[in-house]
Amino acid sequence: MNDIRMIREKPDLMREALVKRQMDPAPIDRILALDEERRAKLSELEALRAQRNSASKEIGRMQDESGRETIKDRVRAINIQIDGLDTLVSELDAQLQEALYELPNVPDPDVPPGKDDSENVVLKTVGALREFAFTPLPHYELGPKLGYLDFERGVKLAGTRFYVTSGPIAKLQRGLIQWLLDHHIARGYREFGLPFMVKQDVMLAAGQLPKFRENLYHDVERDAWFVPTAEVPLTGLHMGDILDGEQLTLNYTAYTPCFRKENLAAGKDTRGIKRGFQFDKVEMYKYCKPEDSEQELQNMFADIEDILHLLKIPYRVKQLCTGDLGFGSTKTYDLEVWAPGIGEWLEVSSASNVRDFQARRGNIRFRRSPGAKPEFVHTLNGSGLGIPRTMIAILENYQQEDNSIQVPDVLRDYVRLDAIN
RNA sequence: GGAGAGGUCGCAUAGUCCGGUCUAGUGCGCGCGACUCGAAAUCGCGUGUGGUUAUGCCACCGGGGGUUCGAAUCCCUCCCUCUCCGCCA
Repeated sequence: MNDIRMIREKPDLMREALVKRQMDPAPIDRILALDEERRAKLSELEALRAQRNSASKEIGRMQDESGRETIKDRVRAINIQIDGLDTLVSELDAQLQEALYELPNVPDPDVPPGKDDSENVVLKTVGALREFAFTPLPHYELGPKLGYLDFERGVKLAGTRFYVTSGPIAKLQRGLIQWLLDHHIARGYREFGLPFMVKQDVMLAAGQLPKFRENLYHDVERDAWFVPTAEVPLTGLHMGDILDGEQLTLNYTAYTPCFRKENLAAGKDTRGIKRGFQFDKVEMYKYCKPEDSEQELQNMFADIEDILHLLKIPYRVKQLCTGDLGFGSTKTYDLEVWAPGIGEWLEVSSASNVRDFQARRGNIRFRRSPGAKPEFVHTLNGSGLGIPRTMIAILENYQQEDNSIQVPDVLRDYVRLDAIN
């Protein structure tokens, strides 16, 4: 959420942000009007309440019964006005709040302009693409051929966009999660085991609601929403807290499955394990002071890059342009790995500086020193990594002519296999 | 699922029966100051959050609603915690 005071004082900054994101700046005018009216009515309301409070105190002090009744009549009249104004102010408040919740974050000036993902900027490509002496197979042929990846059974169990892994591929999946978590822990991140469902206000704080309702799985009976990423409960952890400035930066990591309703037409992009309705991911998350967030984004990015070095998979780094930037992000780097079987670069991680956007929504603050005014923290999130796409990259890059798969060196202790065959 | 107890300003508690003098006392913690060569101890002062057209005013005693001129206090409802019983992975 953006600061209403900022919008009030510099509306053009906000309009410009929307235009950069290829969105309509019109809501700003409505927000300004709502804000102005709300404040006008609010001060009227408060003046009336002040009158009522002092009159009521007077009644308490007064001995004379008929005098009391006179004042009571007066207060009853004031109360009718208060009721009306109170209702009006609550309505204005709700409308304003709703409009603010729909506004995306303001892109960092550093973010390249662009209309959509075609204008993202490739910053670098790291590692040589492997030369194959044979034609590399896509994972969705390789897996079933080995007998450890079963799309039919996934569909039988849960419908389209689900699959079943087994044997060594199931083990690879589990080992990968374990290795990633251990890697982050060794770099100072604290591991969390989190609920895979959260309440609505957590979704709101993380910025998933109200805008992305149609992409979320939801238990209507219980106000329980399935997490689309561990970023959501990691944001919720400190909702309402005032953190100790001395303790920042907080570096967190967690594994969760991620549930995403994505109504794509059945087709090429949904083939294989690239875009399931459920997938595993290890997430990284930081709470820091405002002045540190840019540096922390670089730190997080370096931590992610390190993983790809260790896995020895070629990757490239993209900076998202203004038109493709996520709703809550001010600046995002995507890391994409090369998958030679399907011949695509696959996004396995996305690292974003959200600044105070989630902190405002979730009211997450810190105190610089004891007694100082609370300030909003900055939050950052990054995948480290998305499991299915990392598995695609491993399966396709490490495949041999006989269809067996070499297990990357760093994973051998975790998977307890040298090869999948 | 059944029976009961409870949720108050960082923590611990008082206040709730008998509505106004309670935004709210006390202890601890924390901050500033005094005393001291310095420290401990002691003493004094201060110490929630937010809104606002701002030396003021308004809101907040788990959430929501009601009664009343006036609610931490009375009523309804929801949530959560704890104890006992039942059931169960």
